[in-house]
Amino acid sequence: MTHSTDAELLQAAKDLLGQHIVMPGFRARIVETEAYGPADPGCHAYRGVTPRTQVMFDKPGLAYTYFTYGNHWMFCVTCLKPGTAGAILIRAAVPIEGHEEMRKRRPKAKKDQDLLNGPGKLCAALQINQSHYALDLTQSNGTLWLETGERPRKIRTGTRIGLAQGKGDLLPWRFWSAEDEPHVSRPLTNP
DNA sequence: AGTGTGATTATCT
DNA sequence: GATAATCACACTT
Repeated sequence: MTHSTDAELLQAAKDLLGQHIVMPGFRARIVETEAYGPADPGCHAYRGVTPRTQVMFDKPGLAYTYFTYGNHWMFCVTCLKPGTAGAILIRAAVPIEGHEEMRKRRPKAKKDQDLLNGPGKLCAALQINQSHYALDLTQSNGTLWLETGERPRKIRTGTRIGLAQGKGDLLPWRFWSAEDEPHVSRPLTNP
């Protein structure tokens, strides 16, 4: 509801573009993110603290992982001050290291650009799951963390994908790197 | 290239 | 008991 909080949230989403997701044997550059904030009906934390959402009320830089649609894990990064729920969904990345193992985990991917071009695909290829919940991503912890990368030259924005709640707002809270569009999830434009 | 639908389970009402 | 921040596949154009 407060403008400064929204600005902080959206800045966090843009700042994650270009950062590297690092795991032993794996490295990928983030090219697509989506913001979820307080006072946001599309955010899981909108209705308050639950066992699943509690990490979003903790400090910035933690992993919020959850399982959905009976099939898929999602990977988010918390981004607002303690007590204020906010998280950025990591929707797509470019593989840098670990292609071979990623392909084994995603045998249906036809090309390298299909390995990580969606939030569920990304978690499948990197095997991100409940074991990473609330992990501190701001330091090299030997498991899963983030490192500074190359900031994209141009950032494009759009409305969020796949929501049941909060899509009426048509918030332009989806961000991606213009020069990496082949690696971004579809659809690129969302009516 | 676009539309529609089934899969399958943790989470919350 | 209903729902879901998705994916893959089967269609149609």
